[in-house]
Amino acid sequence: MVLMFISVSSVSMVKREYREEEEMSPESSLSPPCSLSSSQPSPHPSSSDDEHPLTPAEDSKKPKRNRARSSNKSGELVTKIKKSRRLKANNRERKRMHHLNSALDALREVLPTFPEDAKLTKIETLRFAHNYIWALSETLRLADQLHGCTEPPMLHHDCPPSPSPSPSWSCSSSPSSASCGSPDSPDTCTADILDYWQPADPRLHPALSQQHLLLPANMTFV
DNA sequence: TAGGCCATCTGGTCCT
DNA sequence: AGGACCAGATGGCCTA
Repeated sequence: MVLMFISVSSVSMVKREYREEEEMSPESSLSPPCSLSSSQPSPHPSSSDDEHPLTPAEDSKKPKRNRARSSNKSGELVTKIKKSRRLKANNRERKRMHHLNSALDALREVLPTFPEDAKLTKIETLRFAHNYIWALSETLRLADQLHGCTEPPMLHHDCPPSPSPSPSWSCSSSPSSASCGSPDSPDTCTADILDYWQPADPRLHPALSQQHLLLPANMTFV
């Protein structure tokens, strides 16, 4: 519950920060990519077209050409507007992805890796964080059990991270591994199951060993 | 050189 | 209408 609240708060906070950042740095600060800027319309698009409107007589002589011209011009205007919107959308998307990457970097910083400067990929970061949180929660829960303490409600989280469909860690040979990731079977999520978990990725910090996180022997990093 | 990872662009969809 | 979000496409870089 508390965790959920924190998650929701974090999301809304991030959104607020993102909006504030947008307001502080209007997207005009970013120049469009070269590939697109090369296709930008001319800064002085056909300004002479409106300078000398034709008389009706003259107009009757060249109506089609003028119509073609004006439609051409409006067509240019439309494409110009479209390009402008596309560039703005590209800038927003770029910023959004940078924001997302910053959040991932922040997440990487609190995850233990070995060596310390080893960089997990995006998917590894997410999977590892998922499992790491679960492992920490289980550690606290088990410690509470050992000391006969009342379990904190916020850590009442019985299930290990789902090893499927694409887990970073999986229970490879545990007889109970088939159900260890299922939220439907919290009963199997006990210290026994923890005995079958261990990080195999060499970049993971040694602190994620059995002693520190109760992560057992044959957990594999997929 | 193939495969993995990443950044960026792009068009579509949904929401405000 | 404009912005956020998403997924697919593409190309660059790196490594085994």
